[in-house]
Amino acid sequence: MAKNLTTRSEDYSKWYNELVIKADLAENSGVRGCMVIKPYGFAIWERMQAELDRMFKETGHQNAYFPLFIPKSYFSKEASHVDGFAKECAVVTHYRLKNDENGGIVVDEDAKLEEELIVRPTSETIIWDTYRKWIQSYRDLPLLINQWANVVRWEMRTRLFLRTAEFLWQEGHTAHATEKEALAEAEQMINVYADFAENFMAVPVIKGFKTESERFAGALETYCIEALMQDGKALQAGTSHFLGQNFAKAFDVKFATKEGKQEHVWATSWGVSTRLMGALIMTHSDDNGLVLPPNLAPDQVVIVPIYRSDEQFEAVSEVAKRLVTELRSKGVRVKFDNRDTHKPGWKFNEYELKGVPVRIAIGPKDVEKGTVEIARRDTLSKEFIDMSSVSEKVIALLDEIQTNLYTKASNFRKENITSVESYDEFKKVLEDKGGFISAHWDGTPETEERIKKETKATIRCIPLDAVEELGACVVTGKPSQKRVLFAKAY
RNA sequence: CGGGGUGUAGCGUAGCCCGGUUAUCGCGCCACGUUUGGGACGUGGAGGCCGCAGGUUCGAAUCCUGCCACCCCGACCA
Repeated sequence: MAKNLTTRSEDYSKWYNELVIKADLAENSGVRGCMVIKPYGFAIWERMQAELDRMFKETGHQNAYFPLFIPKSYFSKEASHVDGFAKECAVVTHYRLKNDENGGIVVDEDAKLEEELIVRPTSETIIWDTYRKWIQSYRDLPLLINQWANVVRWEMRTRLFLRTAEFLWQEGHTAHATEKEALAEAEQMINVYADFAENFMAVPVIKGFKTESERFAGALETYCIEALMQDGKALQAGTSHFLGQNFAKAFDVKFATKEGKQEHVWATSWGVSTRLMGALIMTHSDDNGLVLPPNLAPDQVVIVPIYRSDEQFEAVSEVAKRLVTELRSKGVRVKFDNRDTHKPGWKFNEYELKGVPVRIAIGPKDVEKGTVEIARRDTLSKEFIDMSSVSEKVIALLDEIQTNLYTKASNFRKENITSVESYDEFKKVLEDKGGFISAHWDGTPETEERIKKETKATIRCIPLDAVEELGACVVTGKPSQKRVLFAKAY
């Protein structure tokens, strides 16, 4: 069989890029650092959106939409926030073009904006400016809003899905009457993300806190979920921030309490992006292409007809269509690929490359014997089963594949979390094995920075479930209460 | 923004060092025929501002200069 991709061991970056492009997910657009998401890739993103949106609504949130452009002055209100984003903002300075003497198009210098507009790198500022108008009383709280949007960050180096100049995401922004409630919200949302990652994407994640230096600009606490990719590098898959009263104070958002006092509200923000697509790809895919977990796959099952004559096609189609109806009635997303422009072998390869979890082939022999051939993407195994038990089998199989993918990824991660007791061991494991390194750290930004400089590894998180354990920092030997997770990261 | 690399048909490429007919090959595309249970085969065909702009030369894909884009490694970051 013709190989679809470079093998992962040859060059992981190249393999990833080829996979994204060949599986028809996305491509470089030719516009600086921006990608085109192709229909198939977008269908997967839409599945993510649908499930996340449902989960947000189940936890009491509503969707809204705020402007793409943010006046520059809004940015000067929260100092640490602007420090975090100033270096990577696209700025709109003019509003008109004109023809020049040579018939070309130039920016009309007369059409300069009085105040520049920033293309949002995130929406905290404009949303908090709006919240000031929306919030007056404790009766207006909590305000639980999510926005699905695109944002732009002028990154130096970009990579399909993982770091593009423009990306799609959702950003939740909530306002609460009390600190406790806001903290609970931030924690709730990191749990929602973890639930989504593990149960829909079949991507095991570690929930934790970011260290001060890795925290979101303007946040008092950043919760995150960290996943481990097949090349041993970590990927931050989602974050949820407790913002304290920083934004409320910067944008003067106050409410009247029951007692009639004026107080600043407490805030959170949380987001996941198209980066999740990168996590999905790098967690499950193999050298035959993408592998999609059934809960997320736009098509869970594809039916490929096999035939020579028109009569055979008719006979096979009839069986296939009945099966489609039956599976759909049971909530299975199924596609019957009746194109006569491609041959079965070609289709088999295409759906393998695209990661469709279950493939059913029906040919004349099957029609005769009352069977179908059923193949699963995760193990690449095939079997013939009786027509009468197909839908039952498919439903069980989808469940099994979902579980299998999670288990596989989870075992891989388990094998790649290494506890180390010394800095030498730390460096050796990082070099030879990669993955997460669980180690004691003295809690200082200086040590964190030193490790980053010397090894390229960063503290991915302080796990929420870290056990209290007295130890000594691997670098300085100073006392430490618990282990943190280090890794090289995307 | 620093260091390295690459730009030749939709994709992948040969040719470049050492300038010289009509720019090589594979995949894909189109037509016809035979095929169709793991990317079919045959025959014929279409498709190129050789990244862009200058320069050197009788002559440039090839040499020189500038620019642009992309990739990899840093710094920055979801």
